[in-house]
Amino acid sequence: MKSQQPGRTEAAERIIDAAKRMFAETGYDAVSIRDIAAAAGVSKANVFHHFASKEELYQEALHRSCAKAKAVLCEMAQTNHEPGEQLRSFFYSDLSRSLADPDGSRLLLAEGFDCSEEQAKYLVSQVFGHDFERLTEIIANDQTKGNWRSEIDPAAIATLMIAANTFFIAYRQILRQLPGVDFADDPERYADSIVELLLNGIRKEEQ
Amino acid sequence: MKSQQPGRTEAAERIIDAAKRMFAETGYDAVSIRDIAAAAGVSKANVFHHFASKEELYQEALHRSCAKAKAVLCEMAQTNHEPGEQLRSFFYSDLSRSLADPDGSRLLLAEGFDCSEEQAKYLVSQVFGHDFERLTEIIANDQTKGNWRSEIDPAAIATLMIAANTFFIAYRQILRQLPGVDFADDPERYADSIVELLLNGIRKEEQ
DNA sequence: GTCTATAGGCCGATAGAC
DNA sequence: GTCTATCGGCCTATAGAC
Repeated sequence: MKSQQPGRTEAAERIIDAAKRMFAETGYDAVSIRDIAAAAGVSKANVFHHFASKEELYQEALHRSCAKAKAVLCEMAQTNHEPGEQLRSFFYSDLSRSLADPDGSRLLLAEGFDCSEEQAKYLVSQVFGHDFERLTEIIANDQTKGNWRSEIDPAAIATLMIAANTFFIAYRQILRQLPGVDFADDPERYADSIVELLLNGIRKEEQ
Repeated sequence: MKSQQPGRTEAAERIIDAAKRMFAETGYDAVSIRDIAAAAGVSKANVFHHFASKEELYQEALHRSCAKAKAVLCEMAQTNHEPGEQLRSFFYSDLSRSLADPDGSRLLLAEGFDCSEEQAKYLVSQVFGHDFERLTEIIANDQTKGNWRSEIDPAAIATLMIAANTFFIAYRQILRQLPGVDFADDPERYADSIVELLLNGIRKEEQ
């Protein structure tokens, strides 16, 4: 962690860190190179010495956010608990990963919001697709083992879990204001509630 | 519909329409008054004659989006179907409402993304809170009637449904790229899949 | 590699004629 | 109510000294 890219000065790293944070906080257009330079403790011209354009600096910040998300996913332990627990564990890990790098997550979610088809392909290949495929694998696997209903669409539950994760990160403030919600500041309880609901559904067992 | 506010010229209405569309498409900072004026077929100075500032014009566009969403909600028919069907109907209506005004929805969702506490309070009181409360009412009502499990948290399922709706609108392009997803361009099928899953859950019935 | 200084352009907003 | 013309400022990006 905090490893410096070869051929990048320490000042360049400070610039990237500041850019990632500030782009995430206020968006591409609202932050100027002047602001980033000041936050990194260098001159404006020095930013352009290291990065050809504002856009190139933004792409570097975005790329780092993707790489960080992917690295955490790869480190995640392979657990062999019972099916429901495995799903809960995966969802909570996914949520924790997003919470561990809030700036990176916000950058990625802002980038994915209403984006172009090309950008969606890139983001799915770099970030979202990985979680989605692992989720569908877990579900399909447990379906064949006979633990879970085989008629449900694995893609539907994976979508719901990605949506629940996304909503928690992107619309946390909204969540805090909704009446009756007591898990807005408690990710573990949120994961418990969501997964419990998905596993057992709303309906009573047939009598 | 398309009713002109008293004291607003027809040119002012064209300006608001263009502003709403362009702010939704590219964001506040990325669109200039010059662009809006050109799209509305008036001069830049004329925009400032009708609106004191760019911010005031944006607020008007946002306000209209809120009002439109609320109007559609009020019109929604009160159905008296069986519990599951009622939930499905509500979710699909909610989704349809968002899809019927894509620019307004995008504006609202962009505004809610990672917003301030005050803004969240405003958006919940104006838009999201209404859906959320109706959903929790429906659920709590059916719980007391004995149809549904009483131990689940109504807020959790309402959150999941708002999240599913939000994700469909804000991250549609991502959804289209996820493997195995066949409902990205079929809102009704999406609603069916999500609600069916929520109602019955993943697990097999106890044997 | 880092700086100061500045070019060149687009922005929001205003002045004032019609 | 609508326009043309313009102001003052901030922006990205570059030139050139050290």
